[in-house]
Amino acid sequence: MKIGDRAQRNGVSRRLLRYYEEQGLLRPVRLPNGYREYGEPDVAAVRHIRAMLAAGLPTAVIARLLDCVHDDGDRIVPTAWPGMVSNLRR
DNA sequence: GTTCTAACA
DNA sequence: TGTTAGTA
Repeated sequence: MKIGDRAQRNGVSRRLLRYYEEQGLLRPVRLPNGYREYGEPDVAAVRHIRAMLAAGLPTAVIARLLDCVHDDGDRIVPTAWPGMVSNLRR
Protein backbone atom coordinates (compact mmCIF):
# COMPACT_ATOMS: atom_id res chain seq x y z
CA MET A 1 0.00 0.00 0.00
CA LYS A 2 1.47 3.34 -1.08
CA ILE A 3 1.67 6.44 1.07
CA GLY A 4 -1.07 8.15 -0.91
CA ASP A 5 -3.66 5.49 -0.04
CA ARG A 6 -2.37 5.27 3.50
CA ALA A 7 -2.80 9.00 3.99
CA GLN A 8 -6.41 8.91 2.80
CA ARG A 9 -7.39 5.90 4.93
CA ASN A 10 -5.80 7.37 8.04
CA GLY A 11 -6.98 10.88 7.39
CA VAL A 12 -3.50 12.35 7.70
CA SER A 13 -1.29 14.09 5.19
CA ARG A 14 1.57 12.38 3.39
CA ARG A 15 3.80 15.03 4.88
CA LEU A 16 2.76 13.94 8.35
CA LEU A 17 3.34 10.25 7.63
CA ARG A 18 6.87 11.06 6.50
CA TYR A 19 7.33 13.26 9.55
CA TYR A 20 6.29 10.42 11.86
CA GLU A 21 8.82 8.19 10.18
CA GLU A 22 11.44 10.89 10.65
CA GLN A 23 10.66 10.85 14.38
CA GLY A 24 11.08 7.10 14.52
CA LEU A 25 7.37 6.41 15.07
CA LEU A 26 6.89 4.41 11.86
CA ARG A 27 9.05 1.90 10.00
CA PRO A 28 7.47 1.35 6.59
CA VAL A 29 9.26 -1.06 4.27
CA ARG A 30 11.30 0.52 1.50
CA LEU A 31 10.59 -0.77 -1.98
CA PRO A 32 13.40 -1.04 -4.52
CA ASN A 33 12.05 2.06 -6.20
CA GLY A 34 12.41 4.05 -3.00
CA TYR A 35 8.67 4.11 -2.26
CA ARG A 36 7.39 3.39 1.24
CA GLU A 37 5.23 0.28 1.68
CA TYR A 38 2.66 0.55 4.51
CA GLY A 39 0.87 -2.41 6.09
CA GLU A 40 -1.94 -2.88 8.61
CA PRO A 41 0.43 -2.60 11.58
CA ASP A 42 1.23 0.92 10.44
CA VAL A 43 -2.46 1.82 10.38
CA ALA A 44 -2.73 0.89 14.05
CA ALA A 45 0.50 2.71 14.82
CA VAL A 46 -0.82 5.94 13.33
CA ARG A 47 -3.91 5.70 15.52
CA HIS A 48 -1.74 5.25 18.60
CA ILE A 49 0.57 8.05 17.62
CA ARG A 50 -2.22 10.53 17.02
CA ALA A 51 -3.86 9.65 20.32
CA MET A 52 -0.66 10.12 22.27
CA LEU A 53 0.31 13.33 20.53
CA ALA A 54 -3.15 14.63 21.37
CA ALA A 55 -2.43 13.70 24.97
CA GLY A 56 0.60 15.95 24.85
CA LEU A 57 3.32 13.30 24.83
CA PRO A 58 6.59 14.14 23.04
CA THR A 59 7.43 12.01 19.99
CA ALA A 60 10.57 10.78 21.75
CA VAL A 61 8.41 9.10 24.40
CA ILE A 62 5.88 7.80 21.91
CA ALA A 63 8.58 6.03 19.94
CA ARG A 64 9.45 3.94 22.98
CA LEU A 65 5.81 3.36 23.93
CA LEU A 66 4.95 1.94 20.51
CA ASP A 67 7.24 -0.98 21.28
CA CYS A 68 5.10 -1.77 24.33
CA VAL A 69 1.66 -1.72 22.75
CA HIS A 70 -0.20 -4.23 20.62
CA ASP A 71 -3.46 -3.74 18.72
CA ASP A 72 -5.69 -6.83 18.71
CA GLY A 73 -8.08 -5.28 16.23
CA ASP A 74 -10.25 -2.75 18.02
CA ARG A 75 -8.37 -1.97 21.20
CA ILE A 76 -4.81 -1.39 22.34
CA VAL A 77 -3.34 -3.75 24.89
CA PRO A 78 -0.04 -3.45 26.79
CA THR A 79 2.60 -5.94 25.79
CA ALA A 80 4.43 -7.70 28.62
CA TRP A 81 7.61 -5.79 29.18
CA PRO A 82 9.54 -5.79 32.49
CA GLY A 83 10.70 -2.20 32.24
CA MET A 84 7.44 -0.63 31.09
CA VAL A 85 6.04 0.47 34.43
CA SER A 86 9.21 2.17 35.58
CA ASN A 87 9.63 3.79 32.20
CA LEU A 88 6.11 5.21 32.23
CA ARG A 89 6.69 6.47 35.75
CA ARG A 90 9.78 8.28 34.56
C1' DG B 1 0.80 10.06 -12.52
C1' DT B 2 3.01 9.06 -7.99
C1' DT B 3 6.63 9.18 -4.67
C1' DC B 4 11.25 10.74 -2.87
C1' DT B 5 14.38 14.18 -0.37
C1' DA B 6 15.46 18.59 1.30
C1' DA B 7 14.34 23.05 2.44
C1' DC B 8 11.79 27.29 2.92
C1' DA B 9 7.72 30.02 4.59
C1' DT C 1 2.31 21.53 8.20
C1' DG C 2 1.98 22.92 3.35
C1' DT C 3 4.38 23.32 -0.52
C1' DT C 4 7.94 23.46 -4.04
C1' DA C 5 11.92 21.78 -6.93
C1' DG C 6 14.24 18.21 -9.49
C1' DT C 7 14.23 13.13 -9.74
C1' DA C 8 13.41 8.24 -10.23
